[in-house]
Amino acid sequence: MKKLLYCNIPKQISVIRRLINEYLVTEMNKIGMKNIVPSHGDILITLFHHGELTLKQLSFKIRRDKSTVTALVHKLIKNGYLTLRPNEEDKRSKYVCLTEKANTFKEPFISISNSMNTILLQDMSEEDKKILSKYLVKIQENFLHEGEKED
Amino acid sequence: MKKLLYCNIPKQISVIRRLINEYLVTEMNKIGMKNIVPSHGDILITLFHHGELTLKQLSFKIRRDKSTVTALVHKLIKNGYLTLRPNEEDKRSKYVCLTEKANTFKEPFISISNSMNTILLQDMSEEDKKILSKYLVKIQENFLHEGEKED
DNA sequence: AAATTATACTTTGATGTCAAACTAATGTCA
DNA sequence: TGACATTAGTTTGACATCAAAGTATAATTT
Repeated sequence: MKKLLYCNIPKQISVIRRLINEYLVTEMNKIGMKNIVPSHGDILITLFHHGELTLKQLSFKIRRDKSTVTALVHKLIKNGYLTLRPNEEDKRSKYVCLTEKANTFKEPFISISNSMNTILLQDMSEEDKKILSKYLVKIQENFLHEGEKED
Repeated sequence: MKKLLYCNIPKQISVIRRLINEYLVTEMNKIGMKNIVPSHGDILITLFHHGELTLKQLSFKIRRDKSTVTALVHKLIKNGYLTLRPNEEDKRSKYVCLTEKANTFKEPFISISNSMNTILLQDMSEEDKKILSKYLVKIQENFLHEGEKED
């Protein structure tokens, strides 16, 4: 038995992310949001938090390529969750805006977020959560410092 | 400022996974493995550890749909890393086997794994790592118990 | 033993994702 | 002001991914 990969934190991270995504999709389906994937949820959550954003800002916030965001946003437009509004100050850019329909999902959405966090962190003390989160920040920093890249 | 999402562990998990994948792809490119994505690496690592496996076993180990594994394996075959060997005991199934070429990458591969772990966990004590890993196990259990699903 | 059910893998179709090329608007600098 | 570079967003092409349907073999049941 090689010593290398146990405890295998990268694998654990990957599995957890998968579990999170599965949970989100399942719950979103339950509240009637069909044909929605986690990235769509990411976009909606981001807009719930920040209001209207340009595609570029969205792309940065959800950490996906601009072409990916174009595709995701256009799908959400087709499904009636978003509209685009021209940016008068810069004709190249457009604001992504939530529709009424999207806003009706705001509260259930936040509920899902909350209950996922509850499940995720159940039986962990506030202290534990803080420690865990600090470890995760540490890992991110480790990578960013290594690559000398900024975000 | 809403209280909800800070500290946002799901987001942290997702970002870290992305950083891990970026790191792996970059390093694999450096050692001359082109056109490789993390899933391919997953397959190779798994075979390095376990030797020959059937597609079904692989699919379980890397936690991806069997049709996905078919596609990934066939790409790796096309690129000369894998071959298929019939399972004489069950004509439905086939073993996925590493080629010589793949085996030449075994050591560099393990090096990359190791150095990634080193970077990831730099400046963390053995104790810290154990605690972190335990938290991650806890999170996985929280999800699995919630959904009453087995893995 | 024949019919049914289950299993291992492949194929197909849909979609998220990215990188690279493209378009249009803006900024810069000579 | 006019050439050049930069930027915001879209389009295109490649590919990972999954679910569902399809195919061939194995296991089970009657």
